[in-house]
Amino acid sequence: MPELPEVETTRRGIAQTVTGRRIAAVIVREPRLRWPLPSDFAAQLNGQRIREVRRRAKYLLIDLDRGSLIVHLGMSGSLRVLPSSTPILKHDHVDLELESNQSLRFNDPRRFGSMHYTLEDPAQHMLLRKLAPEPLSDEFDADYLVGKARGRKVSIKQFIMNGNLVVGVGNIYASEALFRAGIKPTRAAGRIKPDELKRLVKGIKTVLNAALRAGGTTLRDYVNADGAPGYFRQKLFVYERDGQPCRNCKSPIKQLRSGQRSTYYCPSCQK
DNA sequence: ATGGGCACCTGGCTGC
DNA sequence: TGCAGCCAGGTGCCCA
Repeated sequence: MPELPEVETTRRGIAQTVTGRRIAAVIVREPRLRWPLPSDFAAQLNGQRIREVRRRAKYLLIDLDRGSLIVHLGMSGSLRVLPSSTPILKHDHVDLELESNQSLRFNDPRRFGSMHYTLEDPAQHMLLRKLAPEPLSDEFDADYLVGKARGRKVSIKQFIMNGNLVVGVGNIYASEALFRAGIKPTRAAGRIKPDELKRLVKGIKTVLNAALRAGGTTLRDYVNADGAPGYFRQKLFVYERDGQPCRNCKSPIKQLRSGQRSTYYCPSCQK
């Protein structure tokens, strides 16, 4: 589910209320996440204070007195801050009960999400160490992308969804960024001209920032830390708009399949 | 190294 | 109404 804007919106929402709080209890109802939680998971977190909530790519990093909790929301996960007395619903797999009588509650129907407790710098964790630059950083610019795209035969859409090249861009924002850049998603990455890649870098940054301002995109089940949806769906140009008129030229939006993922584009605006 | 395909899992929708 | 089939914001892993 969540791409960078949704994860960052979640980060901001929970940081506000959990920073500085102590974990009074950890309840694991379902340890079978993408990677099973170890039996001592709860004991390791218990009693620790939450120092900071950060984000790297689509991972939330919850820094504790000792070590950090690395959380991924997968396709259908959400993290909410609720009064501890809030009734448990299906798929509420983990609660971090805070001493403020609030709980940080992890819900994830598909269980593609994950949690890892680590004592090392999260950036050095196996899952994070090879991640590419953040798309909103200055390091991610046209020169960087031109260098990486050289000689690559993968489609430009799969290319920008590869976390070893740039992070945070998932299936929605890949299609949206390519629309903004006027690039057809199926073209080989290595054949895109430098000025087009420059537009793509700009398109990625612009769409992620715009989505962030709207609190992300809710298609089906994404909710932020307060349980509210994101409002960027109304502003999407192509994603899940197949058959509908392009907001720019009125041509019907088309859908195709690329790397087993649905892809949307305007056949007239994107070359 | 690169690219392609599969796997993990639940739930909602479509069409017979 | 029931049920099979397909699809869904991600990403690690295996194979050619």
